[in-house]
Amino acid sequence: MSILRTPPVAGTADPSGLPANRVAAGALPCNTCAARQFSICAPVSDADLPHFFAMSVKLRFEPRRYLFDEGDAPRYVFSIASGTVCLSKALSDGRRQITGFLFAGDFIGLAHGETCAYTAEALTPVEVCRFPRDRFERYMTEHPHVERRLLQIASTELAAAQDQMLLLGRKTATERVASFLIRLSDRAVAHGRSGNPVCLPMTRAEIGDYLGLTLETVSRTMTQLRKRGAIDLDNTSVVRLTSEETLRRLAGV
Amino acid sequence: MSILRTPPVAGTADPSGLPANRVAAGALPCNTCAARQFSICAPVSDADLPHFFAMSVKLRFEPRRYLFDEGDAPRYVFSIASGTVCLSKALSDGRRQITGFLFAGDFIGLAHGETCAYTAEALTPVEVCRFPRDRFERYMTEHPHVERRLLQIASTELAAAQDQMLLLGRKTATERVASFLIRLSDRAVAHGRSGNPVCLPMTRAEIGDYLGLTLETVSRTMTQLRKRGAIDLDNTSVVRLTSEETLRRLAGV
DNA sequence: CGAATATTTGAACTTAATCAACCGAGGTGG
DNA sequence: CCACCTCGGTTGATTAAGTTCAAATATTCG
Repeated sequence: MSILRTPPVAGTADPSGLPANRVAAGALPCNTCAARQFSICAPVSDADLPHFFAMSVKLRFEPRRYLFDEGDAPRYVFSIASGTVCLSKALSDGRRQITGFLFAGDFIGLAHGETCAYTAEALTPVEVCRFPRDRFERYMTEHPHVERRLLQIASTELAAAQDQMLLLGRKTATERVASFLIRLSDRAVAHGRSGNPVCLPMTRAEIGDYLGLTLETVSRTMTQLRKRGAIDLDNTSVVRLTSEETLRRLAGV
Repeated sequence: MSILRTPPVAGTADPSGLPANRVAAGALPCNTCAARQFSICAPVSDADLPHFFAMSVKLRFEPRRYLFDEGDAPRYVFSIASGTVCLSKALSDGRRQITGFLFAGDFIGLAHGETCAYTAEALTPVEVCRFPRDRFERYMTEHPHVERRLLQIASTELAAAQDQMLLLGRKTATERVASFLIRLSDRAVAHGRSGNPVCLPMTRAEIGDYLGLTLETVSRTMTQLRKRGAIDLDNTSVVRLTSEETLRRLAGV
């Protein structure tokens, strides 16, 4: 559908070269996930986790592979076990907007209609638990509290989406980049990781596609934030927030 | 909270000057709503509509009054019976982003946490059915199919939000305005009204705050669309789509 | 090491914002 | 009734923010 489409299984970009084996190797109930960091985001209580994840199989996606693409039939729901995924929508001429970055514990694919409304792409090596959509929906119908939890998740995402609209519609480049770094930091803390050296598992181009800027502007703005003493770059993908105070001020409310 | 705040009931901007009377006059169960256009958007089946709307009272808001404001405690949920409402988020210096325009049949206030995440403002005279939040949630718990319906609504809104992110992050001014007009037209059709002479019950400034543009750019872009033969302005708030073909092309996929 | 990829920086350019003037409709009060 | 005011809209001139094009540098990975 999208001109950016990469076949999700077969193709030259698959380093393993063994897609069928890959799937077979991962085709085990994803019980292990339950023991990990899912307490934050799984839409079921701890006691139900094993039963819940028994519906899923664990799979691995290499960087730049698509979990699914805009326009695909929405056959699965995914829970990220590790790695970073981005969701995006594209225009026919290649311009695209990344609508979100997802990390371990996040769910993907809950909000589709007849076709997938966006593309989900692995930015790093990604491990997921994949749930057949029909089984997931049956489970949901049988467990109404899951529906309520999903409604909460959807509400949170909606609030985040509105924040992002404010950022895209009204904030300057500096405010956008500062907001982005703070969000990543806060999110790391919410997931129980350290909030200060912030990891950027995405390229400048991907940050640009998320913030409605070009990769050059992202780069220039980072340099400017460094010169202003708000951040320091350990390397291009690890940012130390030297003055969170300054950074929050520059983020504009 | 927001510097744009206007008191929602008392204050000089209230033409009636009788807020208490207003509420008393409207404090009747909103059964009449059920007979109207709510089949599209109410989260309950037709048979349940009378019982559902019995929880609500009908109220009227004059233009520029706030149904609630960013940061308020979320005490109510609203269903619009008539008129136009906009939802917005503001930065402390007054810049704001309108995240959506709502019309008859739409629900407001479903997705709040501890405080309202956005402001809801009447753009025209607005009639609403107002539901106490706690009663609404109790109803929801007792009627699981309502939760499922709300999840669908939230999913739809999420998809719309992602579309808007693409618009704000990556589309040109022309594409934004063209997309906006098409959306309004499609939405009117979905609500069973005519899609062609499109009514704009909002000012150029409000359109700008929705599209991430200034009012001048919105105005210039409209004249440009007129000169290109895509639209015609009957008056400033009624747009005829003379070539929907052209308009859709200019909207950029 | 060397090719490919990612990042930074510079210079020219473009789009939309800003500042400003003007027009027209509607409402108010003398 | 009419002068006046306000508000919303249009249009013009100028400016600024960010994009585009281009080149140099850094990093990664086989």
